[in-house]
Amino acid sequence: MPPQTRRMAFPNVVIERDTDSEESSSSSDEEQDVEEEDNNDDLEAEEEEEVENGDTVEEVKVEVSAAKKREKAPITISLKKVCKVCKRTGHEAGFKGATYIDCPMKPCFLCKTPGHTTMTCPHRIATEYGVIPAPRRHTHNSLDYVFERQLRPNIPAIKPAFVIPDQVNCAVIRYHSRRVTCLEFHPTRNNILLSGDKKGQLGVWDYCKVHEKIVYGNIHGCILNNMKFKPTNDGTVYAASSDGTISCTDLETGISSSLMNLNPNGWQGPSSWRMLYGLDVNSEKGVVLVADNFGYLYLMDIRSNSKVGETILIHKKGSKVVGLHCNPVQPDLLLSCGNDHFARIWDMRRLESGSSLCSLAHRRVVNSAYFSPRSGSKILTTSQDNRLRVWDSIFGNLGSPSREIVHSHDFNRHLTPFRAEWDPKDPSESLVVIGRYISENYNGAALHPIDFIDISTGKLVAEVMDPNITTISPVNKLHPRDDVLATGSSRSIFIWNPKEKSEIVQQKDEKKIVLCGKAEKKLNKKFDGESDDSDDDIRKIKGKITQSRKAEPKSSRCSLKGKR
DNA sequence: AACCGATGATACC
DNA sequence: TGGTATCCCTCGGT
Repeated sequence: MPPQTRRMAFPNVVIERDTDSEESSSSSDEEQDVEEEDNNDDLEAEEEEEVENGDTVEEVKVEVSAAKKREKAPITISLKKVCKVCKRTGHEAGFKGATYIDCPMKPCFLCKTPGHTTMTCPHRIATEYGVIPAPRRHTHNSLDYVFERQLRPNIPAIKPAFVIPDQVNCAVIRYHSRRVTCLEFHPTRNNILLSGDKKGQLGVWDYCKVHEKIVYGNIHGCILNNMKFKPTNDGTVYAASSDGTISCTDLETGISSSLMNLNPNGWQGPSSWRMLYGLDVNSEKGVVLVADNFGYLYLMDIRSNSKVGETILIHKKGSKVVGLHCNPVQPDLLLSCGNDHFARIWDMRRLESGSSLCSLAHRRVVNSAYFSPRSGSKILTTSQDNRLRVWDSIFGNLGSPSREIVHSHDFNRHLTPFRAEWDPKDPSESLVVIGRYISENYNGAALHPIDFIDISTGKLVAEVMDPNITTISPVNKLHPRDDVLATGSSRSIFIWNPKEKSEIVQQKDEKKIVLCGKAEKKLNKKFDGESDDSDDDIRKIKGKITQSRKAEPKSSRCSLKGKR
């Protein structure tokens, strides 16, 4: 039966929109509605669905009058504004301009505690509030003291001033065709940045010669999860991918060989397809370590490209091992983390299932776990429970973290998981960078800053943002020697310098923003005839980008006492 | 401007 | 233990 015929026979429908004045007692109405809907016949139910499809923001309620049994009786439909999160009336969640209003019925989006929203969250207002102080327990044994004495001289007592790269110096907009998943600075060539993406492509970019950028597309079939340079040849990089292979790529030629393929028989269904996530290189032992989505660790010999030892279950069977990190000082120590909510410390000399030296419990998935870059004696983890965890000494009591720092870095399946990264230049091993999930209203623009946190206190040292970065920046890396921050935000890559330095660079050749692929074509089309938009005419293009934005803060900012 | 879709962790059965 | 509904400040496309 065609719908028109049905509608013809249907009683008159009166649509009633509620005004801004909200009815406070809607619960009794709702109950009534439900009862009545239950009594409705099929036709009425279908009609309701049709109207709902036409407007998803406003919930449709069908109120049938007492005389509804007669087919031609009038029906009143009221379109009441409901919260898109909890579907209740009386409030609305979502953006009001550039400010996001949380649903009050849900736990706080930042700290996950019920009873308040992000707006009133104590962790947002006082940035140190979420820090749980380190319990001062003394459970060292004599061996610990020996180790600690060896390591302690590396850590100066006085913290130097932090240098924050807070100005975008250059960028490639839409560098990748899918979102960026990882970044890696070249270990010796200062201006070379490597980037991996969700498609499995590998970018090589000389950000001082902004236009010298390459994307190698034939290395992996899907997500490039982690990469690391070969210690004996810094023109070569290893990468672990969800296609189940480890690649070894020459950066000059892009020629890649496969060290390992966990899916030699191709796709046999999701229950058997193995993906590689965690990857690190242990140069002392000459092995590449990788871990898969079923909880297993694999070791490959660098020289022979052959597998070393047995495959070892290091996390809960069937769970993803997302991170591996070798201790920079003690080559025998390995740190792993994964979806079983644990980070684990292992002794490389005795790698067996269940033989971890320590299991660090988390409340949610652990996105990353890193030893500190200089002494290797601290541990920093990023967990999906919106908390950074710090263990001040691996030789101390590891039963509970020294500090938990509440920070917005929620999991979202459409985003690369956030990972807090150490500043390798900070001798005090306390400066850490991590992107922020929740936005802040900056002069009418909702921007997601990148946070610098002092993990020894939990303080937010700086939040940096740029009006050209409107997307969340989950991937960040600090340069091993220079005061440079690299950011992967969606498909774009940004290079930041400290303000003073940026200005010197920019005086010479202005801020360089390069557009790639469709972004470039689109912009050229939009402003066709105005100029030829050659690659060198970056300033004009940049101007056009900012012109085409609705709301725009005046310049990129770095505030020292922002909210988190 | 309003959809659409991709597709990860998790709670619950 | 496995299948599925739900989560719901994404992003880029049409």
